[in-house]
Amino acid sequence: MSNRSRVTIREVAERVGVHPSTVSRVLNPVTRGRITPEVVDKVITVANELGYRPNQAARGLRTNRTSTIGVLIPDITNPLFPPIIRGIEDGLGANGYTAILGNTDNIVSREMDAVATMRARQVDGLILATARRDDPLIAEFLKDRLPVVLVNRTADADGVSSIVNDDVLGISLAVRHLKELGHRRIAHIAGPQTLSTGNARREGFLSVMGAKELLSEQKLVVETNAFSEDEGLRAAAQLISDGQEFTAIVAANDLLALGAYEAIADAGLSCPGDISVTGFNDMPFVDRLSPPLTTIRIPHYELGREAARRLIELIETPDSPARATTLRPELIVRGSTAEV
Amino acid sequence: MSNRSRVTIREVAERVGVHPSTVSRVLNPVTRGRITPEVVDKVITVANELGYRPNQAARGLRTNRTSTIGVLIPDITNPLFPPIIRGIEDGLGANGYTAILGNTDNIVSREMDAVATMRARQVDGLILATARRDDPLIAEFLKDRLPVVLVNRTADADGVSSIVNDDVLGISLAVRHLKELGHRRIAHIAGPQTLSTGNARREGFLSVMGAKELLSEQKLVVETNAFSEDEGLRAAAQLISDGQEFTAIVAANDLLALGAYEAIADAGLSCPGDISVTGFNDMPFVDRLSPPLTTIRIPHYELGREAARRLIELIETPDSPARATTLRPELIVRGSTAEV
DNA sequence: GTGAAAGCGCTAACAT
DNA sequence: ATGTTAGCGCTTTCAC
Repeated sequence: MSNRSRVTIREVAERVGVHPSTVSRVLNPVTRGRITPEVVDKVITVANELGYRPNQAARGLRTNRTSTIGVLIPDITNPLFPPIIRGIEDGLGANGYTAILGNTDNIVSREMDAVATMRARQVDGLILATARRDDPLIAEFLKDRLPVVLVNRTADADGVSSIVNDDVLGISLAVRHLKELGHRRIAHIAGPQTLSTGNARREGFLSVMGAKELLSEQKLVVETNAFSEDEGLRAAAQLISDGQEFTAIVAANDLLALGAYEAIADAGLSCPGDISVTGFNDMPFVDRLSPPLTTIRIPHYELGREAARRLIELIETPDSPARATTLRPELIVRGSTAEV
Repeated sequence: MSNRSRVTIREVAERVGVHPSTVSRVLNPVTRGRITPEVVDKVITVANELGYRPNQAARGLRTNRTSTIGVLIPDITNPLFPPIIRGIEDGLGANGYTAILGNTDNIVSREMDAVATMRARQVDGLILATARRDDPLIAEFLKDRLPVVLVNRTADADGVSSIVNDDVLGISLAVRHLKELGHRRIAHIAGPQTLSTGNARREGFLSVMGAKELLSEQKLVVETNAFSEDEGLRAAAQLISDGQEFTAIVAANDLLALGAYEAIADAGLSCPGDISVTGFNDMPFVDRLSPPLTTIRIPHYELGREAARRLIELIETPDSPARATTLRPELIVRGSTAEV
């Protein structure tokens, strides 16, 4: 037995000459008021002297609350997620909560494992950045009355709170920008339709392009099955080799746009000279590419922080209603878009 | 009281008709052998039926081990750290451990807070990616016999285990590459000397440049006080405006190199035409810059995974000796270096 | 091979 | 305003 965290509430009590529960009351801000100021002082002094540190595990066992929440993300090395996580941690930390993270790689079995671990650790709630539109986990959490907030991606199910970017607005910002530059035939590299982001951006694209153009544009929408550079390359290459006429590509995210850059170069064309390209996310360093990428900036940090706040609200006010919140994205014009 | 994790070992025991301790023994792989196979089967069946989930907090209270470890990093949004964290989590997860993260922003008070939180949560050990060379926390942990492993950065103190990149080798790889290209007057943008990475890379640079050249080169080493783009810009601008003759810059990391890119452009010079530049880290997307950055690749993921393994070893074999491990970096030649 | 009993450190009735 | 008591869910001696 090492001496880390050896000193308990009882030892403090003995040293001060009071009962352990008195010490407990002093240490809890809510109950501190009921104790004589001098006793409060003495307890605090002695606790500090002894290096007392409350044992969260013991407290959690008693109170049935751990102040720990679980966060499921696809992969922390995807540059999209660090700012979201940072936002979550800052939002939680300010309220005494701590996060445990699980990387799922979008693999269902890993997701199950991560959830099992988190529930064994008695998390008070969960934040999911991994939601698929038809995610089965969500129903399970709702049934068990385990507080959940979805972040970044939402799901089709209702009754669940979510904090996401306004994808439709974001796409319309990109399309309107291109239209102002004179573009008329605009292609879309759509993300996976199983994810709310991929789906909403595609729907947004179709809707903002307008009914008149819609029919003629349908060949100009290519779906991908992952938000990856490879898939962007494949989709853009297909668009080009199809012989479709278009002067711009709205990609459903930055990685897809990067793939489009490659396809354009491979075809001996230039961006933005021949084809303008827009991305989505404003990942780090896309301002340093050549050409610098015109894209839609999502307030990732704020997304995370809001998700944390919402979850805490849900935990501390169990019957607060589910709400779907969208945050406003912003158009960032750089060098990958030009006049026709 | 919600019904999450309501089912306890006692309920399982009652349903099966055995004593709770029997259920506990079945559920613990080590003691399972002492129980009759049929009883084992029945207990497992009923536990699954009831959706039993062991309560880690209760177990931890009893065993004085939480299988949780704390990870201190400067800032998760710095692209250096996600792969390290991912390596840590993968290394821990394979052994039933879970990480809690703390972002310190290199601010001492935040570091203290994070450590306090983690210790209150009874972490079994700590991984620090935040170590300064003279870090005072390390002595504290050693005194308390709390297992610690340093990752990425090490400290001057001994008696502490660390997993770091071989900085001296990395720098010598960069310098030798430049020498092979014919460069003789090579400048160094050094990182903060309070960090082992900044210090070791600077020492490595001076040593590999050789005694003969050393004297004449001293004006060619500029120190910075942060591994940031701004500091890189400032240092490179100073080098250029000083009127020093040099044909190449070895930057102590990629962000400093990015700053150097800017300074070179600001001065109306070109990279690699007038000045070759090397970085350190091989961050995501530095292959997409113009010019693509020649840099030293650090096996970040492996650093993290090794750190996790080492920590578990330390936790499970308390008297295992401290070891300092270095992993080999690799030169990645791209377009920012050219013949003189 | 299994049951009984105690206790990890804390909090929350309930008492005074 | 403070002490008493019990117990959160689990593991671990100690019996038998």
